[in-house]
Amino acid sequence: MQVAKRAGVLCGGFIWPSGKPSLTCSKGVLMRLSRYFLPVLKETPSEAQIVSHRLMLRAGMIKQSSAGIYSWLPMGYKVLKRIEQIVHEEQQRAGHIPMLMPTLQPADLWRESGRYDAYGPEMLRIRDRHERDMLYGPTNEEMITDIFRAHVNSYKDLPLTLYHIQWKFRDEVRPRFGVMRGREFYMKDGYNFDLTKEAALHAYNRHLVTYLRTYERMGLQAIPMRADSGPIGGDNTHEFLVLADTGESEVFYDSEITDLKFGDRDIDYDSVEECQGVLEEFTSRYARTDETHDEAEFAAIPEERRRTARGIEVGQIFYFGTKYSDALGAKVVNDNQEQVPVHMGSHGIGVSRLVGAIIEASHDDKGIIWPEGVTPFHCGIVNLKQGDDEADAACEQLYSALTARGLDPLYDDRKERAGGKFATMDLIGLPWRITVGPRGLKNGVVELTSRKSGESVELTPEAAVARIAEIYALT
RNA sequence: CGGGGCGUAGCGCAGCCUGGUAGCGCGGCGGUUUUGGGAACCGUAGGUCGUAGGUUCGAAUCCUAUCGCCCCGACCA
Repeated sequence: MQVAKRAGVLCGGFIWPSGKPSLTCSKGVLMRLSRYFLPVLKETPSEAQIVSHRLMLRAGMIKQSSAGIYSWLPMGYKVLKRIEQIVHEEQQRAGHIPMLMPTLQPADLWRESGRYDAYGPEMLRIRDRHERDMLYGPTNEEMITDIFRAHVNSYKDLPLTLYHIQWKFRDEVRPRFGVMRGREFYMKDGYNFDLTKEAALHAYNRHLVTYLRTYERMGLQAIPMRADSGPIGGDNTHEFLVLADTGESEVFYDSEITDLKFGDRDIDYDSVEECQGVLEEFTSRYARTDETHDEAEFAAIPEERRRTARGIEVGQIFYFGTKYSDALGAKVVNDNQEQVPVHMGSHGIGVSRLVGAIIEASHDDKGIIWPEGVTPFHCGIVNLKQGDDEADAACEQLYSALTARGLDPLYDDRKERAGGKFATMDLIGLPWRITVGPRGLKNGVVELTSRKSGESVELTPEAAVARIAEIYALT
């Protein structure tokens, strides 16, 4: 499956895995700050403790609805959709098939697997008007297995990997950290079905590869660490952790692991050897969370390479064999006319959590610093003298030239003072800013500033557009 | 679920102890002067003081109940 490598252009947050814009905005309304909806806050709302939560509130990305449940305001929604888009592209690159399952599930399905009682009060239970027990799904193993058993009967239909990205709910006793540990959360979960354990382990490895590429595209280093299987069960599982001081788990690792880069390698996802090779490369060094930490093994690493840090979990992959296929009777006929339970695994990526995790990993005291792969807008245009004919015209031209190139700029066309505009741009964290003012225009130049380094260069407007386009690898 | 805290204007807070016409800063709106890193001044709008009951001549303030939110811990994608 061929998936465009270019950054998808978002308009109003509507996207689908083609990577192409499906519509254009009326007169660019969605890209002019004076007509957009970006309710930034100068002061930090008192409920927020950690930096990503504070910045998401201040940058007008989210609004809390109740504990652990949030509305995604336009700019937050854009970032969420950009992350979702990357996940879609990387899953489909590996041949995994998108679908969508409901948020509400019948309790009977969970009674079959035995998890209705096992799950406890974190499961939100609901009763409909007919007094039927329902639940707001915290995950989808039962439901996907039910779909599978209804429609798949032969080994010839395997292997199969289905995934969806959907809202889920876990009634956490104590939600906190904004979207990083909400009760309602947006998550990709995928399920593989294979005839044999070996085939299912290849699916496991293949997912590890897709995850490495996915996180790198988001500007993150997420380290696969050996994990605990928890209530999902199974004996083969890795968690992906982003290193950040505010992470909820303590992690222990060999510093060599942070030198590993997946990069732009071309992987044949059907090749058992290639996927196995990547897994070995990325998991052979010591990397554990506190749950699986082994002091003796850790001590065997040369002291100068031992690292203890904190991490945010942004994904997990499992192989759990026939646990659910046995319980729910998901069997296929093999080439020997026998009914055999399928081998399964499940694989999650916390899409909404990633928004917070990326900010935790990428910010400074002025605000967010978006990695280019997930930024809500490719660049900002700051007009320092709104109402000045020359400055207005230069901004309009820049704006048109950027959009004509398929880029998605945010034009600050408000009648604000320079300081306020700069502060807003720094807060919302667009990676590049083009500053347009009478002073530069006198010499035919605008200023291009990196949010990350703070460095500025003076360029002609045409060169600035070309430069941004080059950065985003668009033509 | 144990322990603690807080609900007063869009946001941040004071007022409560010791009951007596609800305040400050930021933000909003109008205006004047400003204009390359969150400007100054003048004016102006905006609040069932979380909710319900009680005590009292009178309750943001005291009492009771209740709802919500936050923090620490245990738990978790």
